[in-house]
Amino acid sequence: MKLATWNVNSLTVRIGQVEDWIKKAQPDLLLLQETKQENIKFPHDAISALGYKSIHNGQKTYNGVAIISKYELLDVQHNMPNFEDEQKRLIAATIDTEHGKIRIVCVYVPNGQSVGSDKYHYKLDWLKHFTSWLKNEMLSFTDIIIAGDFNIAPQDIDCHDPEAWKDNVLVSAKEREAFQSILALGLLDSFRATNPEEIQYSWWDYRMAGFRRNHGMRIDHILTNKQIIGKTTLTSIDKEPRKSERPSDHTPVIIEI
DNA sequence: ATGGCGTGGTAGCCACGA
Repeated sequence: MKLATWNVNSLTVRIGQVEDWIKKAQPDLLLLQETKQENIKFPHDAISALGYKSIHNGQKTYNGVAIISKYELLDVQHNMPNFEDEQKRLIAATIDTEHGKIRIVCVYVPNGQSVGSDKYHYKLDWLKHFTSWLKNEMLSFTDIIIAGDFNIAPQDIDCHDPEAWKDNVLVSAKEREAFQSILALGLLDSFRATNPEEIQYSWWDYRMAGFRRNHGMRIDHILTNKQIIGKTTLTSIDKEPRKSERPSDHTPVIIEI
């Protein structure tokens, strides 16, 4: 099974690139973030034409998450029941695979803007409730994959310039602690678990020729329980979409089981 | 590096992203 996560920064703009990537990469599941469109606008027909089911939890202008899947999507959850939130940042479903039932969670963690800001506190609060919801979710599901844009670079090697970014949003100690608290539920960062030393990024700033100079961060992650890591054959980051005309600033992160 | 870009609103040279 091949699963990918991709923050597309507007599905309206990126739908052609998403279709092209699906045809080329042939994932069984593709989790999207920042669709920036209402549910009524989601291109279910285009996705269906490629042979996939799709579910979407979206809103106008901001946020929005979707799961595109070869498998039937069961027990669909929109947002966390323990956290009142206008912002559409989570969608989850269960799939029945050759490896058994797996709970799939697609997240778009708040950006946090800057350390100490209201948005930063909202990010930490969101993560606290997410961790508590996830802990409960893991009582019901043995196999679970949580993938999306976490807006956290877990370690210094996940940031192109740790000195310049020191104590900044995306790398601050509290954000990294929140990320570790999620892993402490019994999960692994699949890319790092299988590539302990490798430096690869999933996001590059549009400004300052960020991609050309490889000024990036690894902030998009696929977390799984340890049993799934045991069955994982490959984790990778596909930089190709970031090279195209009018790219998203993020690129797909992939796991193969 | 502190902004230079990109997207999507709306009529604010706006908000937001990371």
